[in-house]
Order: sequence, then structure tokens, then C-alpha cells
Amino acid sequence: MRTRSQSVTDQLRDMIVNGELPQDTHLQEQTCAFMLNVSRTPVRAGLSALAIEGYLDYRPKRGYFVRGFEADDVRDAWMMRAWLEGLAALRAAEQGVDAATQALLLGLVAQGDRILGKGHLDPRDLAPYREMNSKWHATVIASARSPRLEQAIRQTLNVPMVSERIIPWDDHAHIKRSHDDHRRVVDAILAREAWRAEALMREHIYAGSKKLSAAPQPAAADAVNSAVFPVAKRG
Amino acid sequence: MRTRSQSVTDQLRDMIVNGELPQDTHLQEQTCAFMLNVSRTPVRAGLSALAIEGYLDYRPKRGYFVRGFEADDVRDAWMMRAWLEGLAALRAAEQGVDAATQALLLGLVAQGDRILGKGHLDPRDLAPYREMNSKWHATVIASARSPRLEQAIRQTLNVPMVSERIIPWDDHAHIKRSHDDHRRVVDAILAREAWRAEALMREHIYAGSKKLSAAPQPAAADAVNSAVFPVAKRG
DNA sequence: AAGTTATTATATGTATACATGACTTATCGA
DNA sequence: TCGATAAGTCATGTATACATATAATAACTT
Repeated sequence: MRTRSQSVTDQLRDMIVNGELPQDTHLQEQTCAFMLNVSRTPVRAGLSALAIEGYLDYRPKRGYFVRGFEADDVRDAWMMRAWLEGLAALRAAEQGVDAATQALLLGLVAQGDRILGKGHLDPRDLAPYREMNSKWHATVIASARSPRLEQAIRQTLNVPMVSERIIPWDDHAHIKRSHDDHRRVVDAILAREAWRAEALMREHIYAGSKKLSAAPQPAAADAVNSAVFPVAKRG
Repeated sequence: MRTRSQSVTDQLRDMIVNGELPQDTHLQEQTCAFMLNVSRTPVRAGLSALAIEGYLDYRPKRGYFVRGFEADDVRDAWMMRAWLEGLAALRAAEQGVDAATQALLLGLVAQGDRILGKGHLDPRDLAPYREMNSKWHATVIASARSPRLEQAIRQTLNVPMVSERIIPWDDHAHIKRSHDDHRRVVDAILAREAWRAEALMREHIYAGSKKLSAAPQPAAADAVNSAVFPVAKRG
């Protein structure tokens, strides 16, 4: 079953990741509660959870504040993600994957091949490609069979602009190369070439971060709430 | 200031890490509240926090259950710790450290030298050595200047038997070698030899895990509470 | 007028009452 | 006797009232 606390947590997390709540916004319990049509209790649970997950700063008797994601922080998260997913690929290759996973990985690569086979990037293909991409990463990560590694990676994705959902779907050369990385990582994993799988995966993600940081950042969808929520004073 | 919620969280965490609450124990809110002399509210906050930190399993409308730390899980945490602290050493070497940190690292090595210089292991020296060891690891980790890396490492320490506080203070050869690792890692960091620092650190920690898993595990201090808290049924 | 202190307002921390869903047990039927 | 269903019990989920610490404001002194 799904409790209100969980639902509130997810809603608030989305708002933060989508940039609707600017840095240093003071998320007041009563205000959030009113906004989401619940009492303060589930809101408190959500805020507490998000603070532990790293989205919010908590100061006792003061409240919860939206953490800023500085450029340094985003770079840090990308670095961690590249490193950790590289480790996942390494371990997947070391331990090997079962037949079903093998088929799944090859199938996902084939799926990408079909989408990119047209020779041009149809905007309508973005969603399927993105889904394939997410599934591919998830499969490799799961193949490492390390719950802790999985959790650590999930945390790196908890940063705006660091997510496999963001794809520069306007640069055919980049996408093509990126998908070729997918093919090679799968090849390395199936061949049990551990260090190769790691190096490929690390570079695959690192290149993505370079690409995105070069691209113009989309304006934050923000500030419908800037009048509702106060912003913390510096000090 | 310190709220009851935080205090409750810490107390429950300690009980879990110390093995006083066996695997699958159902931590009932009312029981915990009575035990700690607070109401259910701070207990709920604590349980929720510990679930997010990974100590407890949460099932909606069912409650919170103590997660088991299987051998696999402990191995997994050690692997992650070795890898992540290796990364920390790498980054510290890459970025370089300031003069104060440099002096601190050298001072900690010298401190270890003094303790081990006697030629035998005095039980009274365990505490100072442990403190030096903790500080040394913390300094290297901080030198990586990556809050996310720091947090990820902290999480790996959240497992019984995976902690720099546990030192096999009966094996002079092991300790001596271990401290020599410290010296070499510092040497590598100061010389900006990044890959060397990483390899040394990774092996340093990996060797520790091997040593401890070979040693007999101390009996869990458990089960004062086994009559108080019910244990989850399998299913 | 500026700084300090006392007062007030407000948001968070905690306790508790009520609502709801899950597990237990008892009753009924085959 | 075994199984299924239904009532009952109990723990969790939520709302709300009260307690308390912080921040804002006003009054006062120097």
C-alpha cells in the first residue's frame, strides 16, 4: 500500500529536482501541508526523509531548507556516478551474467540500433530511447549484485542535471557514439573483460557530463512558489 | 540544540550496530517509546531515519524490522569501502593537500610510529592507535573534497564489523604492515602519485577485511530485548 | 540615535486521540 | 477435521492540540 507520507515525500522530491523550489527556500511544514492537502504529520516525515537523502538542510528548531546544487556539487555527483557505474560494470563482468540478463542486454542494444538506424533523430523517438537507456543502465547496475553499490548510484542521480533521463537529443554524433559505448560495454561484460567494461562505462558517463555542462542549462521552471515560501537569510 | 528525535535515532542506531537487536526484530513504536521514555512521535522519526539509512526494513502498515547483516552484506560493504576510500586517496593526490593537512598527515604517521616503536603491542596503546587511525582515514577522506564521496563512505561504515574502530590488536605483523600502508599512502599523496595512492589505500582496507573475516566473531551482546520485541515471521 | 533588553509572534517539537488497514482467532460450512 | 469467511484485536497512519525555542519587534536605556 501507499501511505500519504510516501506520496508527500515523492511530490516534494520532484519539486526540488525539477527546480521549482529555489535554493535556500524554507519549506515550512504548515505551508507544505496546506499545499498538498494533508496534515503536518506526513509532511514532517517527508521533509525528514529528504534531508537524510541530501536534498534539504535541517537545522533543529529552524526547519528544512532547500540545498543548493552548485556547479561543484553537480560535477561531484557526475564524478561519483561515473566512478560507481564503472565499478558496477567491472563487477558485472567479473561475476558474469545469467542467460536472461545476457539476452536483455543484447536486446536493449538492438533496440537502440533500431531507433538510431533511421539515420536521423526523430523527436518522437526520444522517449523510447530514454527508456531503453534507463533500462540498460539499471540492468548493468543490477548485474553487479551489490545492493550498496546500487544505493550509492541512486544517490548520485538525486541531483538536478545528473540523471540518465537527460539526453542531448539534438547531437546525432554524440548519441551514436554513446550508443556504441553501450554495445561495447555489453561486449566487454559478456566477454568477462572486467577492466575494459569499467573503463568504457566510466568514460561513457563522463562524456555525458561534459556534453551536458557544455550545453545551455534550461531555465529553472521555478518560482511559482517564491512568493509562498520564504527564503533563508544568509548567516 | 538536540531534539529527542535525534537522540532516539542515535540510541536505536547504537543498539542495532551493537547487535542488541537481532535480525528481523519488529521494532514496535509503542514499545520503543516506552523503553526510551518518549512518545511515539520521536520514535517514528527515528525509525524512519534508520530505515532510510539502511538499518531497518520498512513495510507500510506493518512496521520497521531490523535488517540482517549477512556475510554477503558485510563483504559487500567492505568492498565498497575499499573502493571508495581508494577513490578518496586518488582524488586527494590529484588535487594536492594544503600545508596544514600535509603536516597533519605526517604528524599522524609519526604518532603511529611512536606507538609501534616499542616493539610490542601494549593493550593500553590500542585506544590512542585507534584514534590516530580514525583521524588518518578521516583526513584522507576530507582531502578528496567531495561531500558525496564522504557520505558514501560513511554509509559503508554503518555495518557491524565494517569500521575503522575495529583493529586486530594482537597481530603485531599485521598492525606494522597496516601502519606502513599509512606511511606510503601519505607519501603517494604528497608526491601527487594518484594511482599509487589509490592502489595502496584499496589494498590497505581490503587486507583489513580479510584479517577480520578470518578472526572469530565476537558473540553478539544480544537478546536482552528478545523477549520484549517480537521477531518477524518469515514470509 | 544606536544599541540592548524585554516582549510578542510564529514555527517547530512532542504528545495524544482518532482512523485505518493487517493479523488473529473464532465461527460456520462442507 | 479441514478450510474459508467474518468478526475482533492491535499496530500503524494521520490529524490536532499543546509545549518550547527561535526570530522579530517594540520599548527602553545610555
